[in-house]
Amino acid sequence: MSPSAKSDRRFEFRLDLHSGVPVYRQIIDHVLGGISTGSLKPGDQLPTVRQLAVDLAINPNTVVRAYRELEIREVLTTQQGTGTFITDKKPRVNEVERQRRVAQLAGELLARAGAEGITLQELLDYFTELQNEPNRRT
Amino acid sequence: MSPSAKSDRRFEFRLDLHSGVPVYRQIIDHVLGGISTGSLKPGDQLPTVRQLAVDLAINPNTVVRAYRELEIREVLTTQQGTGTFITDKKPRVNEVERQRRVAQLAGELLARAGAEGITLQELLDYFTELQNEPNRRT
DNA sequence: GACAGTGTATTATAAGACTAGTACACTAGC
DNA sequence: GCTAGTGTACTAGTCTTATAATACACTGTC
Repeated sequence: MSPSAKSDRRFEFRLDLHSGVPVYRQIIDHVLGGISTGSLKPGDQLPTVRQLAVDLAINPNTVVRAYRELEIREVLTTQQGTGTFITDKKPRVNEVERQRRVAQLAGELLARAGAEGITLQELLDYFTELQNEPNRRT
Repeated sequence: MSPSAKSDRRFEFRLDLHSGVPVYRQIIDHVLGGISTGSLKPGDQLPTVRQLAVDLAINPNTVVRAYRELEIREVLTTQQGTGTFITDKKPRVNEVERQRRVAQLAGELLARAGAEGITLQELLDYFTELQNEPNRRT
């Protein structure tokens, strides 16, 4: 249907209402995650405040809160009357620092997952599934 | 040093105050995970309400809430005046809940990564490297 | 200019998570 | 019995999260 130019597929949001994690927080994480996986690129437009509120069956104010926080972090920019877009990426830090950070993040994940009896393999399975079907629905 | 009988090592709790997950939920997940991995066995005593509250720098009421919920699920039993212990009954693993937790942990990682411009691919590379050289130092 | 669609701002309300403080009840060891 | 240590109960209050409703401001298109 939509003959869009940039990203044909819409960026799909998913919420877990039973997780205990605040909804606005889930939206933030989802956008950041989208950047990490590459399904969101600089210049991409995000769903409008009202549209996302309808899709997720939540209050527009909650979407606003998430978007605003991301804007403060310079992850996205808003243009009143137009929409909300992913910012051009900031310059990366040096490679050594970067690699150290990767190891740190990975280590933290494994520690927490391990404490809950979740294996690396399970996580890897999830990630690869994400790569194959980036916008999958539950 | 400690001449304990059953489990020499204390069961260690860790909180992630930045995850957005309610503290009492984290405690619950932690206990369930401990049972899942085998570090908590039937009959093991959990930290006392007051002690855990001190360790985690939280209110005793929050610990009580977590313990009570686990007691309702028959994961543990409390003996007033004595302590809190793991039940014989094994908690149902509930694959759905577990998968949700996997998605949650993975989502957090991706969010943190994305916030720093780290891609999923970089993380995957690191993980596979880990699997191939499990003895390597960070 | 009119209008539809966008983001923004404001106020009020409610529920949940957590803290603080106090008091009570039970158990084991002396 | 006394005491220290355990779980339990209760009330009150704060902060966070989310909703509801309304109004305003800006942009692009016709």
